[in-house]
Amino acid sequence: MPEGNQVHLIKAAFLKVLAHPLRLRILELLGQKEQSVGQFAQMLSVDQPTVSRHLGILKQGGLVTTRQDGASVIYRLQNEETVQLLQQLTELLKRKLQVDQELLKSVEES
Amino acid sequence: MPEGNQVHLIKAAFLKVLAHPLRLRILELLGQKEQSVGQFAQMLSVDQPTVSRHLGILKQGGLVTTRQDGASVIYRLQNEETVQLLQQLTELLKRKLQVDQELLKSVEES
DNA sequence: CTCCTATATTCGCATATTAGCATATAACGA
DNA sequence: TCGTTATATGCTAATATGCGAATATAGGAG
Repeated sequence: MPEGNQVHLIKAAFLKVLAHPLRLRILELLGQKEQSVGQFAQMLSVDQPTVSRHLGILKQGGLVTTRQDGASVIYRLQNEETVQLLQQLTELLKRKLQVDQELLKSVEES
Repeated sequence: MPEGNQVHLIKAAFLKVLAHPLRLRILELLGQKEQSVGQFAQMLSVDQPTVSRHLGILKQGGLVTTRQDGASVIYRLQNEETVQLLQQLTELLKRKLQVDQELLKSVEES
């Protein structure tokens, strides 16, 4: 692990990779099973070049690996850790949004 | 919790708030103790308007709250959960980078 | 080799993010 | 009130990110 402020650059870069709705959707699907580019494009209703580009970003970020299967390229998770982190993020937001809603209610009631 | 693809928008927005080196540094400091804008600016060697802007982004993202103290504004964490999540991210990256280094070595040796 | 399918890349354009400077606003003390 | 300190906001230029359309590349079948 590099030291000093470099760490924050690395962390920020990693978070940046995650911070896109489509990439989150892709990772969610990848948590269930590996898939080809075309399959993602179809399941997500997004055009092929866009999916390819985002998969490329995930790959460059070290989140996924690829395997050639005929003319197709199969993408899979490099490991499960990132998905676990995202699940914890989900829980965090679930709680946070609940709190926000309660705050909103208490404001309305007053 | 909103449903469907909205969730990914919310998650991405939250991650986007985190995905900046300076904001990560600020959160790290905030994990230790609350502070004023000027104190952050000094500790981080960043000019005041920049710090103020990033603190504003954190506030709007629901990560921090503010309290007036004389002419100063004290920023503090809204809760500890986000910092915990970031610590898990740290662990994740620590392992990931270790693996990468080993991969690099094994490539060099072959 | 040729065609077809699957994937990746490039380009152009619109939008978003950021830092730095100047300036506005707010709180306080004399 | 006036001056000082602390914070926030407008503005601009530079950079980054995003998408869609067209194009390039790679693999397999015949």
